[in-house]
Amino acid sequence: MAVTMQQIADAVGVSRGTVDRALHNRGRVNPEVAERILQTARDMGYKTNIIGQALARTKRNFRLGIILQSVETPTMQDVIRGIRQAGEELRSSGLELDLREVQGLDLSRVLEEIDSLVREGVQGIALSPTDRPELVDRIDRLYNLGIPVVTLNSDAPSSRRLCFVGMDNYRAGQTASWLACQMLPQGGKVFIVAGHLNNTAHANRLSGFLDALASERRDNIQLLSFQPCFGRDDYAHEMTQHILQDHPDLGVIYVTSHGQEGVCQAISEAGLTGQVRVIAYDLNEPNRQLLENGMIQFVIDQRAFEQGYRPPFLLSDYLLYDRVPETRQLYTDISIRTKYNISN
Amino acid sequence: MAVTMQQIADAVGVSRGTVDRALHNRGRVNPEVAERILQTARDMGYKTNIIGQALARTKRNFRLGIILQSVETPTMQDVIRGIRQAGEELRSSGLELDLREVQGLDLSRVLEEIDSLVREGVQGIALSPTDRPELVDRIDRLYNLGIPVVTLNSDAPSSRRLCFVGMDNYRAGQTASWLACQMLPQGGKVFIVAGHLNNTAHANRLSGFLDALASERRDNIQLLSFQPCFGRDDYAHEMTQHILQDHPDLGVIYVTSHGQEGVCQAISEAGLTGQVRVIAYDLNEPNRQLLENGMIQFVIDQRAFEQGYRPPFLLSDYLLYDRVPETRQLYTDISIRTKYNISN
DNA sequence: TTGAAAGCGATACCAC
DNA sequence: GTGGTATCGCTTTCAA
Repeated sequence: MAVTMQQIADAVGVSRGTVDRALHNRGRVNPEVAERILQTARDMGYKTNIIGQALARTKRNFRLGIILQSVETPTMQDVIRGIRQAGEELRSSGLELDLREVQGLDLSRVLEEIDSLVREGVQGIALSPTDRPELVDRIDRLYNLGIPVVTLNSDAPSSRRLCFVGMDNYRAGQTASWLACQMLPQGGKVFIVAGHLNNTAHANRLSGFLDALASERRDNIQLLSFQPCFGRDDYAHEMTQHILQDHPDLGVIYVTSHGQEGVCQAISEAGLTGQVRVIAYDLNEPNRQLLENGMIQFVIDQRAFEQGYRPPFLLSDYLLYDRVPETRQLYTDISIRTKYNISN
Repeated sequence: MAVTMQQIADAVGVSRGTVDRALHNRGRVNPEVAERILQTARDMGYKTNIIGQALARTKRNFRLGIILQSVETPTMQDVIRGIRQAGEELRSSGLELDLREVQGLDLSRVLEEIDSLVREGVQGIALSPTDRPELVDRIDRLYNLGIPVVTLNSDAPSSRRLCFVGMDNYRAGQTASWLACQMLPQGGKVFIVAGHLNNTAHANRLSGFLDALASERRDNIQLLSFQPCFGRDDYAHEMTQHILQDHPDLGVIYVTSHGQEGVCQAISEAGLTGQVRVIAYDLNEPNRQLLENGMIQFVIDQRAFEQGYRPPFLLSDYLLYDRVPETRQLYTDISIRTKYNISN
């Protein structure tokens, strides 16, 4: 059996209480005694028993608030599943989660929910923000109140958030670029269907793609001019129809956010399935189908479940055990899915 | 706060001991009372507090044995890291891990270590087996002794093991095939560098590849005749040299196990880097380098760390909480790595 | 068949 | 500064 605090106490000839205070330097202990305790703890190879610690700390009772935007999207539904899972697992530790779901992007709703959660006395908040000054301000105010904030899925990097959990969209874009390059050994034409241009995530997926293409020096790959489709399948459909008319020899279409269903439909209608190949984002149900049917060749997934699952744990680690995340951005895996490795 | 056994006891008017026995049907409780307890537990929404449970169960003390073969390989080193990590985390639960490292494949050593562990009284064993009758027999004998066995990395499917943690090599082969197909839109030549033909894992990576190629009906892809390289880089090097002489227009080389360093060297010497592209297995240090240098285009990783990390938890769940894994094979993620998404 | 009580390991409060 | 003790939720043993 592992070493306990009691054993250290016995060895040094003090009480557990003193050992506890020394080990966690809570003060109120004679420096010499503390030194002796620390030394014997090291000698005996003491490591805190996290289960005992966890149990003792359930006495403190915590409430965490979570605010999600765009909950109507499949991705956010996966995030929610992750949150619920975390909620169940953390209930044992005396944590309670309060989830607020916001349809679409709605800054004022988010601000309201923050205030509401604070009024109800939550000790930590996780949210999917937009990087707007008002929200950044509010996060900083929460920081001053001693309420840690974790951003998820999207970030507010200029704020005093504890950390961010989500995809490194720039690297995801680079990865997509690599896939496109590998798909076009003899070169060819690439069409990009962009999302909202003012959305940071989509913009990063785009610039990562372009930068990697440039640094791979693939000048036999031709980029066709592109417009954003604003995540709308009907726009994407129409854009693709036109592009296919002008360029029936198109090689790859890169969809930086939504719109892949419209794209695939247009390809299918033109009888070019498998010929014109598609790289898209997020392994959700519709995309699973499109992968299996051979309409999409690669999906880059951002691990939405994990984006919901981790933040509550980060907050509880911070609040219960004073543990700060190692990095201020915890990037989820950039996971490449094909029809043959769909499941995780 | 969540409902506790004490609260149920108070509500029903019995003691916690009785509630405990009823909830976990340990017997020795009046059926009617038991029924009443179960009912109120449901009504009050009781869920067992795993922390309390875990703490109470640390009184029982368990030892688990782990036997790994081919520990000299980078993959197994990752497995070992996973095991050590699990060991640290489980020490709190009163679990102790006893790791036995075997160089190369050595059936008799494995059998010896099993016996040695049993003599020393371990309650569960994890091992990387070869599917040989003697070992299968031994695993079945352990089963009869009530000692659960988890296989990892490689499997012994015909044995009475509790479950297997590792890659679905057939699907990994299919995935590799898909990558090769996507890399050769106009068709081209594929050369396969196989490992040991009598190794199930390698054989499955091969047949998955061939089957997927067939089912994708890519008859413009030509498979060159191949020999095994037995995981030796010098053989792989020579084979590749010859193939490149005969087929300078070679498109893709698929390396089913080791040998990729020899392959890459030959490609590099022929000045065909990036021209002749490589799909290989396992994200270890050498392969990371080769990815970054553009010598290998895709690595399919089997999550070796996880293969070490999970089995001790599976055994402890089984022994401490009577939880049986949902499936008899827990396949690790088939993870596709490129130079741009190397880190997990 | 049931209850009471002693742990598991750590924390925190209250006396001294 | 320090020790004693109640407590967290559950398991397990021992009497009754």
